[in-house]
Amino acid sequence: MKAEYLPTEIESKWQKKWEEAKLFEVDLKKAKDPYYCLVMFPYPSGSRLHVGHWFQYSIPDSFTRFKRMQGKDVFHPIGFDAFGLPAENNAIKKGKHPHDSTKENVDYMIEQYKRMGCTYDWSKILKTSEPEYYKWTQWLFLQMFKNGLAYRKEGNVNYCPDCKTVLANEQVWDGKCERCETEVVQKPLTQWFWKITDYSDQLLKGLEEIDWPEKTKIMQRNWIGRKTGIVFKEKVKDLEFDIEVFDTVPQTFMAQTFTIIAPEHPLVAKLVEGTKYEKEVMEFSNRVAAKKASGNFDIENEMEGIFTGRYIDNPFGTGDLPIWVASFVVADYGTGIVNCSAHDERDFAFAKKYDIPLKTVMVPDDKEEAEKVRNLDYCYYKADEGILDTPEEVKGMKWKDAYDPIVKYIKKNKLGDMGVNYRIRDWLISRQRYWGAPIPIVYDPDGKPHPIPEEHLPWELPTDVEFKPKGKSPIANSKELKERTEKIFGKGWTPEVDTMDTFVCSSFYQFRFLAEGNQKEFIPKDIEKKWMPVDFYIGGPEHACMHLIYARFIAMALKDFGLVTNGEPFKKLLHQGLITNKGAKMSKSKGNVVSPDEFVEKYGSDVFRLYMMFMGPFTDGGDWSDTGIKGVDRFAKRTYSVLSEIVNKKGDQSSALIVGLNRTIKRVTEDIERLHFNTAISALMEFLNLIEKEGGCNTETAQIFVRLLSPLAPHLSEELWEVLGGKGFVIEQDWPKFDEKLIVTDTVTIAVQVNGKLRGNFEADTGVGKDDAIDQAKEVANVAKFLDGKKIKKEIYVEGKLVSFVV
RNA sequence: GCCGCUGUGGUGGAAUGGUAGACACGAGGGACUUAAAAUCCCUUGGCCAAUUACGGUCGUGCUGGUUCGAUUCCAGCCAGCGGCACCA
Repeated sequence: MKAEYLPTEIESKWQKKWEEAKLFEVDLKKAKDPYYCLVMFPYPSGSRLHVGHWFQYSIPDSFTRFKRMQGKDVFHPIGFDAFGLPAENNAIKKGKHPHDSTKENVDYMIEQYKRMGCTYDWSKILKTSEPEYYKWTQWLFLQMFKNGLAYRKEGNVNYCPDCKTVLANEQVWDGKCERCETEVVQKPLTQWFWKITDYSDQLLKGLEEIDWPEKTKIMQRNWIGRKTGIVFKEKVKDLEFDIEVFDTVPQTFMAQTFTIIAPEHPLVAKLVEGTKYEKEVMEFSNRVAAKKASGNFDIENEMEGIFTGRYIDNPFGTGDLPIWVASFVVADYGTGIVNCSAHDERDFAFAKKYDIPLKTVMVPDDKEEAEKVRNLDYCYYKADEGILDTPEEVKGMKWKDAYDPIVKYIKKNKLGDMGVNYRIRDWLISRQRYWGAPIPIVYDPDGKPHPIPEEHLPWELPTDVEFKPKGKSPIANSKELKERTEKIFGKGWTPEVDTMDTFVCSSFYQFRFLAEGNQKEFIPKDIEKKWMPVDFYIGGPEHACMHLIYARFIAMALKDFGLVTNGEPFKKLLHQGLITNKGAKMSKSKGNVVSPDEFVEKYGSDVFRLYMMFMGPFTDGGDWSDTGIKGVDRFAKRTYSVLSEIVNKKGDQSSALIVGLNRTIKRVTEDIERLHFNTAISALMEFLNLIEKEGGCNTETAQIFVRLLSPLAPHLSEELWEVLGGKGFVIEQDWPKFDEKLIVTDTVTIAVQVNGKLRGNFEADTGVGKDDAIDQAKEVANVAKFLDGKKIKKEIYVEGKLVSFVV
């Protein structure tokens, strides 16, 4: 009668023992070989952990178990991104206060993580909605304010009508709200911003040093969008001011015949003030600006413009350039004013529509085509082989070679100078929602903002409010907050009533895990030096231009303030793949979320974890299907029944077993190291098959097998370790080492190819020489058939693998 | 439009210049069983040949190229996914 594998019993038994032994609590000071592994913390939004969570959290957990056995002092904490919209919306739906529903959700999730068998250090858990945490969110705001990186600005901001709050640029995806997919509109408001733009170049430069997926780096580079070009300084005719225009393609600047300005641009009014054009131009500009702000502007079909009556005063000695307002000019990129020529498709189309004169300074080499371009039959632009004819200095030069000479010409003639522009905008951190960290600012009776002194932190979120979103900050109605402000600061003083974007909360949590609840210091310096940056960070690719850019910015700013030493928070980053259901992302609204519970119930956590890993590479994800879970279940059951019988078995083993064991150690070690858990499991399956084929193994081998299995199936391995008479916990054992010499077998199979086609193989002694191998290869019957009567031109030997004949 | 990633049996996937399809799932056949489940054994990319089982041939999105040899490297294309986008 074979022993029966009872996962539920085994798993709760070992989860209890791990917790009692406080196995995963790390002494941050004493640790000798720190390894900080962090998975982006979850939102407690009321949904239970689905299979995607199991994939995201259990696999890194297995990885840290592996690192732990390799002797690293692993710090693997978990926390909850508890402030913010998902938690607040969940509370509204349940009709509970966010504080209560968040607590319930967090408690439930903790139980689920424990059920998963995760090695988290539960003594250092963080919840961003606790005053002990958001004290530091507010402290961070004060540091930013003190150092001039936090400022208030009035202007058009992104507003989500459904969430009833403003959004950062990073949270607007394809014109829609990142959370609820509602069309975002522009709204004029005074809001707090953080100057991430001061760090554009540092954010770019830092990317060179970190071990991140190239894809993510490219996304961040595109988001920052640094572009160099020429800034032309030009005089407006008959008016007292100059304007600047930005041009990244200056080679054809001599063809510029008109200038366009964005309808929202403040200079529009100044250009037309007191002229006969004023009424019409301002009406046009206001109408188009409003349409653009509402989000209803059709960029494809609504190319509109109006002449302002003004001119740029003969900037290049080729005449004045009429200034037009054009609907498609982006107000806050470059200077919001653009010089136009026939060598730009859109400018060309605009000029044709409004009969604005054009001229060409570049033509193709082909005579006929050149004539067409000169006739303005079509737009000829950004053509590598285009030949320039003016200015004189570049005459006859190809467009692709003309950039530097043109820049030199422009600088020499003092027409303009090199300039840089960025796509990235400052980070809007104000939110008109209840469930967030209050911005630690008060206003004096004149409305001037003042930071709340640190001694008053945490500046607590009031509870005497109706927290449902109405478009105005809910805490504005708190009596308690008003009284608190006046009591501390004086009569007539008022509190800031917006809360902070949750991405602020999550931009520094990697430091606060290391502070272990310290309320006096943000992070002890020696601990920060020792543990930061995070060695290995894991999370979804959707954060490439949100959390991952904010967290880098904050770390860089804190470094400049002298508060931390590492400006790059995450040394190595990896994105887990997405688990989809029938090709679609799992979401509550689609109702296609797959719960792991019934599988965990039936097969146990270990089998479910194994299955997650066996599905494929961690970075790939995949479409959910439960076909195949039986395979790993059989493997777990067989492992248990086969190995639990190998108690106290001593003695020599067959060379096949010895070689197999050493190869398995090598494969599993290398596969886990490169996060190929699927092939690590395959290697163990193959070795188990071999053990069965060989009629068993000795206890030492069985124990090594269990150690190799333990990161992947932690509970089962603890149980087997105990059955096999191992001391202590298997997770505390050393990772097995293999003997390079024992991987080699006595003979090898060598394949033989003739003209690149496989024609046979033969057994040879390991280390057989080239000549010997070739002689033996010729003897192989089927090979001889193909060599018969032919002349061998070339003989190739790949050691221990292959012989190839060319005939 | 620009940038990036991906494309392998019925399915998940393995192999990053050297025997394509490891390891599994599923399917088919068999053993055990009154029966079913579970378990065990055999077969399993297509086609041709063979069943005393020798072998051959095609095959990793498509078309070419480099190489003795390409899923792997190069060029062009197609499809899917992701990011950016009237950004001057």
